[in-house]
Amino acid sequence: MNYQNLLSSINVTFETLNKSEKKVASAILADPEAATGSSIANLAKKAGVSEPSVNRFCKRFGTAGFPDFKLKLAQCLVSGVKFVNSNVQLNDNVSKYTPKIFDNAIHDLVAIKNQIDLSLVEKVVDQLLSARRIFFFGLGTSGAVARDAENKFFRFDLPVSFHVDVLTMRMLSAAAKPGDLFFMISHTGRTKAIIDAADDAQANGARVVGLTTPGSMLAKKSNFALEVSVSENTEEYMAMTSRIVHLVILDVLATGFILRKGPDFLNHMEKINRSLKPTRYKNN
Amino acid sequence: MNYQNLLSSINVTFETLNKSEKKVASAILADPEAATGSSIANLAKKAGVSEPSVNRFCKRFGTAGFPDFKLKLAQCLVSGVKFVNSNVQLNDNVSKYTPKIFDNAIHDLVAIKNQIDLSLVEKVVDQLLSARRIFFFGLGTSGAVARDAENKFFRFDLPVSFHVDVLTMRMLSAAAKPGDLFFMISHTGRTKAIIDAADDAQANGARVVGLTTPGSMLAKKSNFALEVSVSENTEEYMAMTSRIVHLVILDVLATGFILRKGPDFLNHMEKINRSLKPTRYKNN
DNA sequence: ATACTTTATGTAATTTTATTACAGAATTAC
DNA sequence: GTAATTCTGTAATAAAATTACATAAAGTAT
Repeated sequence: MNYQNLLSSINVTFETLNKSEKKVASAILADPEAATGSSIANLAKKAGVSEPSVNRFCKRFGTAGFPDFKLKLAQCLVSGVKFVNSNVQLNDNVSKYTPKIFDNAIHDLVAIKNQIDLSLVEKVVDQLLSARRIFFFGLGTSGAVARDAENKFFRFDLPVSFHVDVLTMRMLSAAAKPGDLFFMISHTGRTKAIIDAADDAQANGARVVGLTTPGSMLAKKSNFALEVSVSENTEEYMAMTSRIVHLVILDVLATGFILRKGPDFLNHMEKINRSLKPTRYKNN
Repeated sequence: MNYQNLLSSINVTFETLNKSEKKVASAILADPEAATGSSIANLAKKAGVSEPSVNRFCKRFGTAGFPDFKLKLAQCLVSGVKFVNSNVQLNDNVSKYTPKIFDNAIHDLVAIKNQIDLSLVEKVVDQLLSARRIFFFGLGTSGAVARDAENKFFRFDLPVSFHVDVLTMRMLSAAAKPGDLFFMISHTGRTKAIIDAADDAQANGARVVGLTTPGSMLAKKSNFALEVSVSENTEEYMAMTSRIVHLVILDVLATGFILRKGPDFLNHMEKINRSLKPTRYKNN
């Protein structure tokens, strides 16, 4: 139980709590901001329970005690998830839905930042460094992510391409060779074309990195699965925060790549940046 | 002095602090996370000062006392601004650069969330709703953003396209008509092809929305300028957080669009979502 | 239904933590 | 060099949180 979702946790587990814990939960949910500022005695009084009950409540939610609980509660308030339901409602106006959309993105970034497996990141960077060729595959929303990835990695002086065409994907994965790296991006991790390509590529000795939901089919089929769990209700409207997190993870990988290449590599990067100058008007 | 910048405040005012306050500041800056978890006695010991000195330090920074200080410090850590300089350093390892990249994105999202002009958002949604056609233009990194935007807006049952080809951009803007909406995405706001297209489109009576840096050439030339100021050192390496913020803003606009269309429109969205089913393997 | 077990909750003591009041030291101004 | 001011620590006090324990409530088995 991590502190990102402390408030959500309280809400979700509410029914499983016992009488006095429910009182405490209600008091906190009624005004979380206030709770972060009050003493245990105060909150106990407000909830109508004893101080140890509040303390026990805090420990039940995986915190060291009341002060620690307040701290984590305060943090979870900043990251935006004020209430369990920060989903957009049909009758929201601009001042309601705008912060909600931002909050969702912020919340998921904070969550993933704390969950991400650093040693896995390192391993994927290794793979990127040692790959003979890199292919980014994605469809739909993830197609835009794949394109963005290519836009980043082509600067790194190695053969990179992105593909959004399922026929091309089939052909490339059929022709995969050891040393090739197939970087598959799929939020659902169930997109047939992507899974099939992952199978083929791997059968031909290439390595597969999957950027996807935890435990998805793609995650299972990948040599390296970057598993990203976002809070969005995937099916409704359209995916939003998953691709944001995916992009940031690609930034992390790109950064890791550059740093491992060392300072000399920056000259190369600089050369590429300089090339853009003539495409821009000068400042005012 | 607000809590978003507590750490920055400490850093900025460091030189104006007196001897023992400096010691406390150093101890906190050395490991802010740790500071949020320790007692006043602990921190005092670590800083080599007395407990009241720590307490006075806290009050000097506008907090009620040590516990309140810890709370605000913890909050400011979440929102990402760990250090004044949370830029990646050449000798950073994976556990250093990974959170930094995330923090930068989070920090900028929080900042823009609080700065964004809601009435402007509403106006742009109006434009999207009344447009006869919508074109998303972007190059390089913003090309990926434009692609993502198209991927979202094509669901809305109106003629939308994205373009990353400067010749096509010229032709389309030359052929622009009243009722057309040109949505220009450019972080620098100085990309010639984009500026020229904005000029042409506007000359032909089309409306131009610019998603760009405050005060940029594109901002000035747009009918509606969504101005986004991000903290990244644009020129180094490659743009990262600007495109993240741009994507979230497009999510906001798309959401605004859907909500204005009303509940019936959800059936249309649902139809589109359903169409994807056959492209996916079923869950396990 | 009653006795037994388990779980839940509060009281009171203890411990930890933070704050205040004050005094002595250091610094500055004259 | 003395007085005023500012800084900083010690020790006392106050506040807050936690623990240990006892009682009460709920659940279970006979």
